[in-house]
Amino acid sequence: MASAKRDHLVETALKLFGAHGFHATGIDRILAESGVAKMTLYNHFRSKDELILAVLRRRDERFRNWFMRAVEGRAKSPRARLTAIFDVLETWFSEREFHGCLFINATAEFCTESETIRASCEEHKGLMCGYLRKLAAAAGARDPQALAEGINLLIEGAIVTAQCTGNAKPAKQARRAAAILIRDALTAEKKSRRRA
Amino acid sequence: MASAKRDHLVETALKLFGAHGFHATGIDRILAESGVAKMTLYNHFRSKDELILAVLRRRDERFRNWFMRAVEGRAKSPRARLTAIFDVLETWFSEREFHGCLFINATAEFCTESETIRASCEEHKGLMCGYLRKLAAAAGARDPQALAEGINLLIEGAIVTAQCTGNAKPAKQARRAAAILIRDALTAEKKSRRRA
DNA sequence: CGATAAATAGACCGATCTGTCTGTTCCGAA
DNA sequence: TTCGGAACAGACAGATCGGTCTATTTATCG
Repeated sequence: MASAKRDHLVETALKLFGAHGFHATGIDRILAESGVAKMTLYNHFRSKDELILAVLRRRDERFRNWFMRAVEGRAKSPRARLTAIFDVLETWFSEREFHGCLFINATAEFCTESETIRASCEEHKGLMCGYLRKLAAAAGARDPQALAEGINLLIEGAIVTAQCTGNAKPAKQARRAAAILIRDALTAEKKSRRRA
Repeated sequence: MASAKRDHLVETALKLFGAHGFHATGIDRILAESGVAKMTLYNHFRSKDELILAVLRRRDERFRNWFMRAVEGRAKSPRARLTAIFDVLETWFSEREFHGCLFINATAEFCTESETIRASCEEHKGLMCGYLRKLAAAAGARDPQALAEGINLLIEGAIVTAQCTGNAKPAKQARRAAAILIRDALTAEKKSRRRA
């Protein structure tokens, strides 16, 4: 099932889809780059769309794994980990091969066209947000869900802004904003929020 | 110069590029939908890329205009306007024809391929952020630049999350987070931020 | 060794892509 | 009324798209 050829195809497609987009990357280019025969591809995948789904599945698994390990390697306490998230983002944005979030890009290209691809993107985002909620709860946030949602929006915003401007500064901007949200969510006064 | 045919082409392309993406929308489809002859298109635009640039220019102008008017129509004080931003976003996300931010989508498809298109997207984002900075300064924020950046990230994050999940809730999430940032930025204590 | 499955190269298909070209029609202004 | 520019329809070019098919080679394993 997990053929080496299949693996290599997914890996090559992952790189090319990320760098050039999905529609702009033809099957022939993936085959040329990977050195695999066309029939081998269509033996493993029914269509280009199915290859795309396999790529998204692999990316989801790998990215979440890398991200959580990186965050947890940088800080021990849940609260420190919440801000470490943005240091991890900064190193991601600084990679030479950074091309934004593959799921955001896929959503941009397929939101109307392919329901299954859109659902795959939504699932990835949901899993990421779930991790944030876990961290927020462990940190003792007053409203873990709300804090996770706020941090999630900052993350997504930082990703697209970094992609658009081509530099890693949005990670620092997001960290600063996140610090304010975190401090607010962790203040001892559990009663209803102060009106300003 | 501003031919009616040219106008109609840009308008039709704007609609189709937004709904289906740039690569996925062929020239022929734009021509069929607009009822314009091919030679008329290539009389007004050198290439598809040039049409895309014209579409982005029009979208930038129209969107910023609509956005600022909507914000300023909803609230009078600069501070109230900062939060009204997210009510405006919510109505945008709720439109039946909402397909995310055209510039984010263009970045996803052309970031590597076309430097001019990427620059056009960066310019739009810069102008939007400039408007936020103006509002933040007028509201008396301690650090208008920082507040504008934070709000900007929340906006971008809300846009992509709304597009991905297909509902308008991220606008409410972003408003809640923004309220915390705004309150923090407007607190009287001007001295260095409290450690928690 | 021999059998079987997997991978190979590459021709081929019809559709579609961007962009060019021709020849005709329309319409407004001199 | 005549003239000129703009828009028209649509054929056409050359490339590329996703996908199919055949015939051959390679590798694995009893």
